[in-house]
Amino acid sequence: MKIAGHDIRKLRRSELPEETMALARFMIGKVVVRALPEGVLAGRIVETEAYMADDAACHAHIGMTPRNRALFLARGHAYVYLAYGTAWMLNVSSAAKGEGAGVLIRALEPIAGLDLMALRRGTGNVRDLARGPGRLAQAFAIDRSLDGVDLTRDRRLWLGREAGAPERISQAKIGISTRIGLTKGAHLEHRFYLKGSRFLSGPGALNR
DNA sequence: GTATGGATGTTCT
DNA sequence: GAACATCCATACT
Repeated sequence: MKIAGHDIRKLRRSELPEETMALARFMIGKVVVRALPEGVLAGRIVETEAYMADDAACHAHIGMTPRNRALFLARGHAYVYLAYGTAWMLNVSSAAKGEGAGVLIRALEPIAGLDLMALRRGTGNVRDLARGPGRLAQAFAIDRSLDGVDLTRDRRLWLGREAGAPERISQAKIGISTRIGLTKGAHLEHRFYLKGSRFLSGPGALNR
């Protein structure tokens, strides 16, 4: 599929690593695509965080509830929830069906549909369109209505890979740090980011 | 660039 | 009633 000059194809579930940390790392450099009636949006993933089942910060840690049920779907489904009453968070379920783990997408580099993103965000500053999990959800019109969709099958929201993108981004280009904004599990280094990207959400000290 | 404080509403105790 | 996987404006270096 051609999107604003980029050749992007949908990822298959079988391509997704079966382990949460591996998936969080794998997703760096992949693409989030959102099809709206007004047009198609796309962004390259530059920052993720892993939330494993045995981690107190993972919403699935307390067991299945109405809110977190999508985390228990097979890997590759969207888990969308509202944080602090104002910001939607987009996660990808990351474990086997029934297990309960996910990867939070924290920041995107906009590559298609920038005008639509700017309208939704109320700013023309490209750097601020999708830098942060709440911002990217606002730019991409992501809310509870997309909770539970299969990101390897859905037409409205899916994960893709650009033609020509490396199979595996070299280790030297990916940084690892503690996660952002947590009290539980604050010491765990479960955040992955594309080194040198201008579109990272964290404070400078965590982006080296 | 960093630091701080308030707004916000859903979820679970 | 507390706890939040945040954002924005503001002040400051």
